[in-house]
Amino acid sequence: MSKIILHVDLNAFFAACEVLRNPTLRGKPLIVGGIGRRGIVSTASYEARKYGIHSAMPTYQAIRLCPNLIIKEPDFKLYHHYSSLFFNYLKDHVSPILEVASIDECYIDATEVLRRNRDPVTYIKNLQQTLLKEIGLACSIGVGPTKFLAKMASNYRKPLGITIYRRRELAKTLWLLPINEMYGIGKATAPRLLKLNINTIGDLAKTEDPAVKQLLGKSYYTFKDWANGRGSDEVIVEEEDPKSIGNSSTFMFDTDNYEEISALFKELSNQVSERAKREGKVGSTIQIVMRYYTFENVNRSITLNKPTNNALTIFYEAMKLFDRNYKDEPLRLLGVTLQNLSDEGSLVEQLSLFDDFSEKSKTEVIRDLLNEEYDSPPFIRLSDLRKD
DNA sequence: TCTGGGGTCCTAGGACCC
DNA sequence: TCTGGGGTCCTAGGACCC
Repeated sequence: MSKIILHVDLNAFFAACEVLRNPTLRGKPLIVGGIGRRGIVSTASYEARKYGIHSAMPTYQAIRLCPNLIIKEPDFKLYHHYSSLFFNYLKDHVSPILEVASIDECYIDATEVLRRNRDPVTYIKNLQQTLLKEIGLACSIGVGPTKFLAKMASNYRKPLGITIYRRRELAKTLWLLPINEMYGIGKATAPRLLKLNINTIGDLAKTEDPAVKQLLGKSYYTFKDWANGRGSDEVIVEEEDPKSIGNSSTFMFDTDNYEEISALFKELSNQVSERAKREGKVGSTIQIVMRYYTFENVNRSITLNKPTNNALTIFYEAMKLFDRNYKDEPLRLLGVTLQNLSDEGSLVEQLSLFDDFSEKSKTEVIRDLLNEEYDSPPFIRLSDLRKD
């Protein structure tokens, strides 16, 4: 028996939150995004979209399109607040079988509610209207037998759309869409599929071309399943447990200045450390990313013997990675990420080493543990970290 | 004045172990 | 009489999504 999955997607969410905080913004062209010279649009209100403004567009371009554009810098505390209200409302009023997909979208297994409802479409329309009235947020709702179909359906009509994708109707609905609109197919893969004569989702659903299989690798089967209505229908209720914690920042102007670069690494390391501590996480791998002025990205990482969330340890390792790998060219962006996360509490378990049959004395074990950790690293002078 | 910042997942090669 | 075949971990790069 098929399930009934809903995908609920908030429309222009960040902009909508700004309007809720300040109702005088309603009906005006508004964006949430960076204000600096390298800022980009994160979310545009529907009024701003009429000017041709869209997300990922440089802010200065948006202003050129609409000189009286209102610009707000992102406030994630505000967005998380409304996001929680939204999820909790759905858990309480539709079903607790809810999977958070991102800050502004989720899947719900609504099989039960809708099966015993005589008029499911009206139920969903009412849900949409109630969310708008009670919380003040507009959403699009997609309905389908799998998560993929529900996701594609919610995307079909915005804002305030309701779309249903039924398996038996795919040939005259989903399959007609261009291949670049398929979830999981981005700007690198779409052109390559077009070259192989895969122009629509239907083409992909039906193809047996080995060249397509070669191009998509393991994902070939996943995508074909999705397109044929055979994808996953498991809505996974779980606490979000981050797999990595990272911060990155773009310089106002590209730079090769060592003081500027190390100062940013220091700041990023502090941010990562603070977030990891707040989440109660430690990580054993420290990764840096260097984006050069050419947009070339270089990642370097190191795995330590012992996980950490100590700011100085992260900074020290980040600088070592940088020194070993930097080619003396202007940088655009730097990033620091902590990976291979585990719970901070599990650090304590390492003390159970004492209970084991170690031939080392306790003092030796303790000494080794201390040596592996940089919790009191050597004092670092910038000059010590320089290559020459 | 082109192009943010937060992530996840996949691939592929090499080291290392048995 | 050239050098098997796994499994796992680490590292680097890239695609994709919101």
